[in-house]
Amino acid sequence: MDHTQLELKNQICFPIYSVSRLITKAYKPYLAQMGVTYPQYLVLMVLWETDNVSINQISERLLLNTNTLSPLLKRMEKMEILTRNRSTKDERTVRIGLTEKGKDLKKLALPIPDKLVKTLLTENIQLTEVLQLKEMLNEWINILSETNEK
Amino acid sequence: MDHTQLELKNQICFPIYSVSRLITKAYKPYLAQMGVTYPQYLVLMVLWETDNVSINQISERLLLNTNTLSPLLKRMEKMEILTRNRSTKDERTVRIGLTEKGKDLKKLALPIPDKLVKTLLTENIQLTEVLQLKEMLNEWINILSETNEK
DNA sequence: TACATTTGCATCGTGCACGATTTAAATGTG
DNA sequence: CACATTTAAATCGTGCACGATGCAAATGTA
Repeated sequence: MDHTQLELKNQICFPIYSVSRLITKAYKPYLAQMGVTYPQYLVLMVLWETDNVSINQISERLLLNTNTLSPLLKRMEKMEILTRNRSTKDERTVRIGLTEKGKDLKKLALPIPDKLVKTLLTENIQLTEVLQLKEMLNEWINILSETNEK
Repeated sequence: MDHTQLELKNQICFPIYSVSRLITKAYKPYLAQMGVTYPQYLVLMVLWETDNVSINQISERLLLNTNTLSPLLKRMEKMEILTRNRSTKDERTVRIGLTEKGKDLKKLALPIPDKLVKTLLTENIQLTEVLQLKEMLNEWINILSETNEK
């Protein structure tokens, strides 16, 4: 029986898993200046686009469950990056809003994407290829977030 | 100033991060039959290729630090998938070897890659594209694992 | 041989991820 | 209105990841 597909070098999932971790690590020095982690940075990107959203809305955009986000948002509240307020209309929902500090962090974040892209683009990897990769990954997100639904 | 690069949809790192998590989730039902997690499955793939290796060697192949692997391997030892033995030649190194149970798990693993690939290949995503993606990711692994070194 | 340095692994603390369960508010239905 | 169902978050337990630190064995060097 053929076992080559079980070899690490023939896997597609392992490189994705490794690159994901390595990218998070590459972000670390930049994010450390802002005092946030990579998942917290993702939350900030959501809020910089649309402030005052429910936890559910953040959950949908980042594909993270509320049991991941709840404690994460509490930590960010403690850091005075954002506020958590029960909605008066619907007492079940919690609205997340940026503080001034949270809004100001955007200035520090602005140069980050460029720096990361500079690291990832080489003479062997062109921007067009990266954009194509993004397309593929987004399609996979659609496929996988459907198949993962119960 | 241009803020579009901070929008989530323009990020390349976020799709990688999401797809990595979603793939791990997609593996879960298959790996559950083997009683292992995705990182444990990666360790098994290393050992199925080369049995009786040091923790360092596993660390190098999976790009995972020993402080991640040590407790993980202890859990796998408790599950009687592998054994941990201090080398007599060099008392510092711990050699990891598969038990019969660990070797047998390979039979259960053989059909898994095919199933995952079937999920990921659609009319919009061809195998050649996936292979190209893998090339790019492997290049990034080289770049990032260097830049991450101190 | 003394002693500094390196190496391989373990331990500790923090922060995700996520399945499972719980709680309370909102909504649907007879 | 009574009551079942749904929904939004929170809580709990387990397992990664990883920076920092610790430690003992091995190695290098005077």
